[in-house]
Amino acid sequence: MANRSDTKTRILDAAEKLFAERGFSETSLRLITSKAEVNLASVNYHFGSKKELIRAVLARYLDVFMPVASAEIVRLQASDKNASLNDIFSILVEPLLDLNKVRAEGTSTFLQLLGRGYIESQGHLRWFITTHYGEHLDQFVKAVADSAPHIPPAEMFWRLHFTLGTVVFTMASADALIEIAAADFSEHNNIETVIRKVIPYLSAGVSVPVN
Amino acid sequence: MANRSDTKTRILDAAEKLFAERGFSETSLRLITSKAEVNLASVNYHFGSKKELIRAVLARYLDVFMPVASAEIVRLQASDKNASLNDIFSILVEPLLDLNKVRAEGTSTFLQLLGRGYIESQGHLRWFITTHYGEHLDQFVKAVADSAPHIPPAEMFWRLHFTLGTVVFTMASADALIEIAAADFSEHNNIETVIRKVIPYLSAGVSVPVN
DNA sequence: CTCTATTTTAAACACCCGTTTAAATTAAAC
DNA sequence: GTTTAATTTAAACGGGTGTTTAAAATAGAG
Repeated sequence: MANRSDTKTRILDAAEKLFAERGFSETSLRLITSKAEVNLASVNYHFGSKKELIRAVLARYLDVFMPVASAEIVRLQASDKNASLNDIFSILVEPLLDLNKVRAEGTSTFLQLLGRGYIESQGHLRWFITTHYGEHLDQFVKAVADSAPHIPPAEMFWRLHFTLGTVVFTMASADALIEIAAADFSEHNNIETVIRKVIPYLSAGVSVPVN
Repeated sequence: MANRSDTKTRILDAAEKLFAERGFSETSLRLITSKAEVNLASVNYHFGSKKELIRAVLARYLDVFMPVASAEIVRLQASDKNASLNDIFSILVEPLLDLNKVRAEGTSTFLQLLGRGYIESQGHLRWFITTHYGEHLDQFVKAVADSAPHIPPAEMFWRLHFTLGTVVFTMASADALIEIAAADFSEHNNIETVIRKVIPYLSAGVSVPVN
């Protein structure tokens, strides 16, 4: 067996950067392989298809993030039965920032990929995420619902999707927004400060009494 | 001069439907012209390019919506100097729903197009909207800021973008969400009920006190 | 009716895409 | 060192894209 990891990793590293920056369908395999300095055909050799490469890029982050986030929520619920929405959202910040230890710019890249993933390609990515990480997602949804018991389940469904939209859109365009905020308000943000800004916004929206 | 309007309108009608459903880059000119039952080359003849067609599709709605929405906000601010955020967001509902009088499914189509527009094609659409409708947008931003004077401008910048994300993402995937809500909660929504659900969420998030 | 300008049409152009093939190369096993 | 398996490579395949061209058809003006 030859040195399998190197080419594969080079492809994943180049792909995740380009996918996060430009989106999946706007990033061609030829661009990825030229940045990675590997042959075009090696993507299909190692991953089978572009779709599977996309899934592999996301899985590399989700496999790290999801179990940690899940464990943190379990821990929070065990230690504080009346955890607030702010507490629940906030407990995800550290696992998110820890992705910077996995790879440089890991947090920002992961969140942007997640945004792109939900915005583009209705089919296979949603399916991939819900079937592979559904239990973790359910647990998160349940934790949020328990923290806002005055919101009926159907209303909570909508509010969680509003929340998803806020996060996904903000993260997908975070780089541009951070630049504009710096130019217009001399306010120098990074992904962490943006995450900390969005949490109160989300908590307030999710928990606002219905009528 | 020949019957110029028919082909042009057929293209716009087919294009806006397909763009709203599938996004801009996922919709080919060949698909549009076959649905519109016109020749492929007529798009370039009447609009110049695909980009200009996209702008024309959006302009047809924005030209109706923006002046009306603007006038309503002026009217509200004149009649009630202490209009709440809910009031401001709510005053946009009627102009939005009036788009159903312009064309069938007008409201839903317009909002989905707006969502697609902000998600895709970073460059030309943002530029087009801000340069052509910038005054109306500024007025709206100012009205919101006046209604939440306790939020500093830089913070308001971020919250308005969170809001944009919520709206854009929700509207771009509204059809799918309405279906899921019907299946999972036997709750039968349409674009109007979704708009009315999202407004309190947005108002709460935008006005929540910082720290 | 005739002439001119506008519009429609079929065809081709030039380019980019993901994927496949088969040969060349490299690494591992014996 | 030879054989076998894994990997890399260059090239081509088949298909889709937006756009352009030049001829045909249509409509309006004199």
